[in-house]
Amino acid sequence: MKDILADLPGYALRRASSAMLAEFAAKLAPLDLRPTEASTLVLIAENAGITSSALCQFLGMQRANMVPLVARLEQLGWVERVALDGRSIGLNVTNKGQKKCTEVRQIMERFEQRLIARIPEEHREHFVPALRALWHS
Amino acid sequence: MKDILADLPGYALRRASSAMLAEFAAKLAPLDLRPTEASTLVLIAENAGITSSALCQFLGMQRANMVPLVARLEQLGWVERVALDGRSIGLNVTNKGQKKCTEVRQIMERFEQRLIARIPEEHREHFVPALRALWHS
DNA sequence: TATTGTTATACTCTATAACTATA
DNA sequence: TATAGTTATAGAGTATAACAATA
Repeated sequence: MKDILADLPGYALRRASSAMLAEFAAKLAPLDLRPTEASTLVLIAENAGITSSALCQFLGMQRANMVPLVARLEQLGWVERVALDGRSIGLNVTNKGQKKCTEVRQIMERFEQRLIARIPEEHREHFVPALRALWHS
Repeated sequence: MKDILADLPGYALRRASSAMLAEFAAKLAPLDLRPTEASTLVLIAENAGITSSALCQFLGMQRANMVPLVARLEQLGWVERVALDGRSIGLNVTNKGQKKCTEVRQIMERFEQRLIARIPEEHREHFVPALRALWHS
Protein backbone atom coordinates (compact mmCIF):
# COMPACT_ATOMS: atom_id res chain seq x y z
CA MET A 1 0.00 0.00 0.00
CA LYS A 2 1.50 3.27 -1.12
CA ASP A 3 1.22 5.73 1.69
CA ILE A 4 1.66 9.01 -0.12
CA LEU A 5 -0.44 10.98 2.34
CA ALA A 6 1.32 9.98 5.54
CA ASP A 7 4.24 12.35 5.08
CA LEU A 8 2.10 15.36 4.34
CA PRO A 9 1.98 17.67 7.35
CA GLY A 10 -1.56 18.74 6.54
CA TYR A 11 -2.78 15.19 6.45
CA ALA A 12 -0.94 14.24 9.64
CA LEU A 13 -2.43 17.32 11.29
CA ARG A 14 -5.92 16.28 10.33
CA ARG A 15 -5.51 12.69 11.46
CA ALA A 16 -3.92 13.63 14.78
CA SER A 17 -6.59 16.21 15.43
CA SER A 18 -9.51 13.96 14.71
CA ALA A 19 -7.99 11.15 16.78
CA MET A 20 -7.49 13.44 19.75
CA LEU A 21 -10.90 15.04 19.40
CA ALA A 22 -12.59 11.65 19.37
CA GLU A 23 -10.70 10.68 22.48
CA PHE A 24 -11.60 13.91 24.21
CA ALA A 25 -15.24 13.50 23.28
CA ALA A 26 -15.21 10.00 24.74
CA LYS A 27 -13.82 11.27 28.04
CA LEU A 28 -16.49 13.98 28.18
CA ALA A 29 -19.36 11.70 27.22
CA PRO A 30 -20.15 10.62 30.82
CA LEU A 31 -20.80 14.29 31.63
CA ASP A 32 -23.22 14.53 28.71
CA LEU A 33 -21.16 17.32 27.19
CA ARG A 34 -19.72 17.71 23.71
CA PRO A 35 -16.22 19.19 23.30
CA THR A 36 -17.56 22.51 22.07
CA GLU A 37 -20.00 22.73 24.96
CA ALA A 38 -17.23 21.94 27.42
CA SER A 39 -14.96 24.66 26.00
CA THR A 40 -17.81 27.12 26.13
CA LEU A 41 -18.69 26.28 29.72
CA VAL A 42 -15.09 26.64 30.85
CA LEU A 43 -14.69 29.95 29.05
CA ILE A 44 -17.84 31.37 30.58
CA ALA A 45 -16.68 30.28 34.02
CA GLU A 46 -13.38 32.10 33.54
CA ASN A 47 -15.01 35.18 32.07
CA ALA A 48 -18.14 35.90 34.02
CA GLY A 49 -20.60 38.13 32.18
CA ILE A 50 -19.09 37.53 28.75
CA THR A 51 -21.46 37.91 25.81
CA SER A 52 -22.25 35.27 23.28
CA SER A 53 -20.66 37.37 20.55
CA ALA A 54 -17.37 37.76 22.39
CA LEU A 55 -17.33 34.04 23.05
CA CYS A 56 -17.80 33.31 19.36
CA GLN A 57 -15.09 35.70 18.35
CA PHE A 58 -12.74 34.01 20.74
CA LEU A 59 -13.66 30.46 19.74
CA GLY A 60 -13.63 31.31 16.06
CA MET A 61 -17.19 30.31 15.37
CA GLN A 62 -20.31 32.01 14.06
CA ARG A 63 -22.77 33.61 16.46
CA ALA A 64 -25.59 31.57 15.01
CA ASN A 65 -23.99 28.37 16.21
CA MET A 66 -23.70 29.57 19.77
CA VAL A 67 -27.45 29.93 20.21
CA PRO A 68 -28.45 26.27 20.62
CA LEU A 69 -25.22 25.62 22.49
CA VAL A 70 -25.90 28.20 25.21
CA ALA A 71 -29.57 27.27 25.21
CA ARG A 72 -28.67 23.74 26.19
CA LEU A 73 -26.26 24.82 28.93
CA GLU A 74 -28.99 27.11 30.24
CA GLN A 75 -31.62 24.41 30.11
CA LEU A 76 -29.34 22.10 32.10
CA GLY A 77 -29.15 24.85 34.70
CA TRP A 78 -25.41 25.30 34.34
CA VAL A 79 -25.40 28.74 32.73
CA GLU A 80 -27.62 31.75 33.24
CA ARG A 81 -28.16 34.80 31.09
CA VAL A 82 -28.32 38.35 32.42
CA ALA A 83 -29.36 41.20 30.19
CA LEU A 84 -26.60 43.82 30.01
CA ASP A 85 -28.71 46.23 28.02
CA GLY A 86 -31.66 45.77 25.70
CA ARG A 87 -29.47 43.95 23.21
CA SER A 88 -26.48 42.24 24.84
CA ILE A 89 -26.72 39.34 27.24
CA GLY A 90 -24.02 38.43 29.74
CA LEU A 91 -23.40 34.77 30.49
CA ASN A 92 -22.60 33.34 33.91
CA VAL A 93 -22.06 29.89 35.30
CA THR A 94 -24.48 28.93 38.06
CA ASN A 95 -23.44 27.19 41.28
CA LYS A 96 -24.65 23.94 39.81
CA GLY A 97 -22.66 24.73 36.69
CA GLN A 98 -19.54 25.41 38.73
CA LYS A 99 -19.54 21.84 39.96
CA LYS A 100 -19.86 20.51 36.44
CA CYS A 101 -17.15 22.90 35.36
CA THR A 102 -14.74 21.51 37.92
CA GLU A 103 -15.33 18.04 36.54
CA VAL A 104 -14.77 19.30 33.02
CA ARG A 105 -11.54 20.98 34.01
CA GLN A 106 -10.29 17.77 35.58
CA ILE A 107 -11.04 15.78 32.45
CA MET A 108 -9.45 18.43 30.26
CA GLU A 109 -6.28 18.54 32.32
CA ARG A 110 -5.91 14.80 32.41
CA PHE A 111 -6.53 14.60 28.71
CA GLU A 112 -3.99 17.29 27.90
CA GLN A 113 -1.38 15.69 30.12
CA ARG A 114 -1.80 12.34 28.44
CA LEU A 115 -1.65 14.01 25.05
CA ILE A 116 1.62 15.72 25.88
CA ALA A 117 3.02 12.54 27.35
CA ARG A 118 2.50 10.77 24.06
CA ILE A 119 4.71 13.20 22.18
CA PRO A 120 8.39 12.18 22.31
CA GLU A 121 10.18 14.50 24.67
CA GLU A 122 12.44 16.09 22.06
CA HIS A 123 9.44 17.31 20.05
CA ARG A 124 7.27 18.54 22.89
CA GLU A 125 8.36 22.13 23.24
CA HIS A 126 7.97 22.67 19.50
CA PHE A 127 4.43 21.41 19.30
CA VAL A 128 2.27 24.31 20.46
CA PRO A 129 4.43 27.01 18.83
CA ALA A 130 4.15 25.23 15.49
CA LEU A 131 0.39 24.87 15.84
CA ARG A 132 -0.05 28.48 16.85
CA ALA A 133 1.91 29.61 13.81
CA LEU A 134 -0.69 27.88 11.64
CA TRP A 135 -3.66 28.96 13.64
CA HIS A 136 -2.74 32.63 13.99
CA SER A 137 -2.14 33.63 10.41
CA MET B 1 -10.32 38.11 28.14
CA LYS B 2 -8.84 35.13 29.93
CA ASP B 3 -7.41 32.79 27.39
CA ILE B 4 -7.16 29.58 29.34
CA LEU B 5 -7.58 27.36 26.30
CA ALA B 6 -4.85 28.85 24.11
CA ASP B 7 -2.01 27.06 25.87
CA LEU B 8 -3.63 23.65 25.74
CA PRO B 9 -2.00 21.50 23.06
CA GLY B 10 -5.26 19.72 22.33
CA TYR B 11 -7.07 22.98 21.74
CA ALA B 12 -4.26 24.39 19.60
CA LEU B 13 -4.26 21.17 17.63
CA ARG B 14 -7.95 21.46 16.93
CA ARG B 15 -7.80 25.12 15.94
CA ALA B 16 -4.81 24.65 13.67
CA SER B 17 -6.37 21.63 12.04
CA SER B 18 -9.71 23.24 11.36
CA ALA B 19 -8.02 26.37 10.01
CA MET B 20 -5.85 24.34 7.64
CA LEU B 21 -8.71 22.10 6.58
CA ALA B 22 -10.87 25.09 5.73
CA GLU B 23 -8.06 26.54 3.68
CA PHE B 24 -7.47 23.27 1.88
CA ALA B 25 -11.18 22.92 1.15
CA ALA B 26 -11.21 26.42 -0.32
CA LYS B 27 -8.31 25.58 -2.65
CA LEU B 28 -10.09 22.41 -3.79
CA ALA B 29 -13.47 24.04 -4.25
CA PRO B 30 -12.84 25.10 -7.88
CA LEU B 31 -12.37 21.41 -8.73
CA ASP B 32 -15.71 20.59 -7.11
CA LEU B 33 -14.01 18.20 -4.72
CA ARG B 34 -14.14 17.96 -0.94
CA PRO B 35 -10.93 17.16 0.98
CA THR B 36 -12.01 13.58 1.67
CA GLU B 37 -12.88 13.02 -1.96
CA ALA B 38 -9.53 14.43 -3.04
CA SER B 39 -7.61 12.16 -0.67
CA THR B 40 -9.60 9.18 -1.89
CA LEU B 41 -8.99 9.99 -5.55
CA VAL B 42 -5.26 10.39 -5.02
CA LEU B 43 -5.04 7.14 -3.06
CA ILE B 44 -6.90 5.20 -5.72
CA ALA B 45 -4.60 6.63 -8.37
CA GLU B 46 -1.55 5.48 -6.45
CA ASN B 47 -3.02 2.07 -5.66
CA ALA B 48 -4.82 0.86 -8.73
CA GLY B 49 -7.34 -1.86 -8.02
CA ILE B 50 -7.59 -1.14 -4.30
CA THR B 51 -10.85 -2.10 -2.63
CA SER B 52 -13.17 0.23 -0.82
CA SER B 53 -12.52 -1.64 2.43
CA ALA B 54 -8.75 -1.29 2.18
CA LEU B 55 -9.16 2.37 1.42
CA CYS B 56 -11.30 2.86 4.50
CA GLN B 57 -8.87 1.00 6.70
CA PHE B 58 -6.10 3.24 5.47
CA LEU B 59 -8.03 6.47 5.79
CA GLY B 60 -9.42 5.50 9.18
CA MET B 61 -13.05 5.76 8.25
CA GLN B 62 -16.04 3.43 8.16
CA ARG B 63 -16.85 1.46 5.03
CA ALA B 64 -20.36 2.82 5.04
CA ASN B 65 -19.08 6.34 4.48
CA MET B 66 -17.06 5.36 1.45
CA VAL B 67 -20.11 4.29 -0.53
CA PRO B 68 -21.52 7.70 -1.50
CA LEU B 69 -18.00 9.05 -1.85
CA VAL B 70 -16.93 6.51 -4.47
CA ALA B 71 -20.35 6.72 -6.09
CA ARG B 72 -19.81 10.39 -6.75
CA LEU B 73 -16.31 9.90 -8.16
CA GLU B 74 -17.71 7.20 -10.39
CA GLN B 75 -20.62 9.33 -11.53
CA LEU B 76 -18.19 12.10 -12.44
CA GLY B 77 -16.37 9.58 -14.59
CA TRP B 78 -13.13 9.84 -12.62
CA VAL B 79 -13.16 6.41 -11.01
CA GLU B 80 -14.33 3.04 -12.28
CA ARG B 81 -15.13 -0.13 -10.43
CA VAL B 82 -14.02 -3.58 -11.52
CA ALA B 83 -15.32 -6.70 -9.80
CA LEU B 84 -12.44 -8.71 -8.33
CA ASP B 85 -14.67 -11.60 -7.30
CA GLY B 86 -18.32 -11.83 -6.46
CA ARG B 87 -17.82 -9.70 -3.41
CA SER B 88 -14.85 -7.35 -3.68
CA ILE B 89 -14.63 -4.46 -6.10
CA GLY B 90 -11.36 -2.95 -7.27
CA LEU B 91 -11.19 0.79 -7.86
CA ASN B 92 -9.29 2.49 -10.67
CA VAL B 93 -8.88 6.04 -11.85
CA THR B 94 -10.02 6.64 -15.43
CA ASN B 95 -8.06 8.68 -17.98
CA LYS B 96 -10.40 11.55 -17.32
CA GLY B 97 -9.81 11.03 -13.61
CA GLN B 98 -6.04 11.07 -14.07
CA LYS B 99 -6.21 14.61 -15.36
CA LYS B 100 -8.26 15.71 -12.38
CA CYS B 101 -5.88 13.85 -10.14
CA THR B 102 -2.91 15.79 -11.47
CA GLU B 103 -4.70 19.02 -10.65
CA VAL B 104 -5.48 17.74 -7.18
CA ARG B 105 -1.86 16.78 -6.60
CA GLN B 106 -0.72 20.23 -7.64
CA ILE B 107 -3.10 21.91 -5.24
CA MET B 108 -2.12 19.52 -2.45
CA GLU B 109 1.58 20.11 -2.93
CA ARG B 110 1.22 23.87 -3.05
CA PHE B 111 -0.95 23.78 0.03
CA GLU B 112 1.47 21.61 1.96
CA GLN B 113 4.42 23.79 1.01
CA ARG B 114 2.66 26.91 2.18
CA LEU B 115 1.68 25.18 5.39
CA ILE B 116 5.26 24.17 6.12
CA ALA B 117 6.51 27.63 5.25
CA ARG B 118 4.29 29.11 7.91
CA ILE B 119 5.90 27.09 10.67
CA PRO B 120 8.99 28.81 12.07
CA GLU B 121 12.06 27.00 10.82
CA GLU B 122 13.23 25.74 14.21
CA HIS B 123 9.96 23.88 14.80
CA ARG B 124 9.52 22.37 11.36
CA GLU B 125 11.33 19.08 11.69
CA HIS B 126 9.47 18.32 14.91
CA PHE B 127 6.03 18.84 13.52
CA VAL B 128 5.17 15.65 11.67
CA PRO B 129 6.91 13.35 14.19
CA ALA B 130 4.88 14.88 17.02
CA LEU B 131 1.64 14.52 15.07
CA ARG B 132 2.37 10.95 14.12
CA ALA B 133 3.03 10.09 17.75
CA LEU B 134 -0.51 11.19 18.54
CA TRP B 135 -2.08 9.65 15.51
CA HIS B 136 -0.41 6.23 15.74
CA SER B 137 -1.22 5.20 19.28
C1' DT C 1 -18.09 -17.79 10.12
C1' DA C 2 -15.83 -13.63 8.68
C1' DT C 3 -15.74 -10.18 5.18
C1' DT C 4 -17.50 -6.83 1.41
C1' DG C 5 -20.46 -3.75 0.02
C1' DT C 6 -24.57 -1.51 1.10
C1' DT C 7 -28.75 1.13 3.15
C1' DA C 8 -30.65 3.88 6.55
C1' DT C 9 -30.08 6.93 10.06
C1' DA C 10 -28.21 10.19 13.23
C1' DC C 11 -24.86 13.23 15.50
C1' DT C 12 -21.36 16.97 15.72
C1' DC C 13 -19.48 20.90 14.03
C1' DT C 14 -19.75 24.52 11.09
C1' DA C 15 -21.39 27.93 7.50
C1' DT C 16 -24.54 31.38 5.21
C1' DA C 17 -28.57 34.28 4.69
C1' DA C 18 -31.98 36.91 6.50
C1' DC C 19 -34.61 38.86 10.22
C1' DT C 20 -35.51 41.80 14.77
C1' DA C 21 -34.46 44.76 18.05
C1' DT C 22 -31.31 47.82 19.98
C1' DA C 23 -26.95 50.92 20.31
C1' DT D 1 -25.75 52.41 10.42
C1' DA D 2 -23.53 48.85 12.91
C1' DT D 3 -24.14 45.33 16.34
C1' DA D 4 -26.38 41.34 19.31
C1' DG D 5 -29.06 37.74 19.23
C1' DT D 6 -31.83 34.77 16.65
C1' DT D 7 -34.08 31.48 13.10
C1' DA D 8 -33.81 28.50 9.37
C1' DT D 9 -31.23 25.80 6.56
C1' DA D 10 -27.52 23.27 4.59
C1' DG D 11 -23.18 20.83 4.06
C1' DA D 12 -19.20 18.03 5.42
C1' DG D 13 -17.49 14.43 8.06
C1' DT D 14 -18.29 10.78 10.83
C1' DA D 15 -20.59 6.93 13.49
C1' DT D 16 -23.63 2.79 14.38
C1' DA D 17 -26.78 -0.91 13.28
C1' DA D 18 -28.47 -4.11 10.32
C1' DC D 19 -28.66 -6.65 6.03
C1' DA D 20 -27.55 -9.54 1.69
C1' DA D 21 -24.24 -11.83 -0.82
C1' DT D 22 -19.99 -14.04 -0.99
C1' DA D 23 -15.32 -16.01 0.66
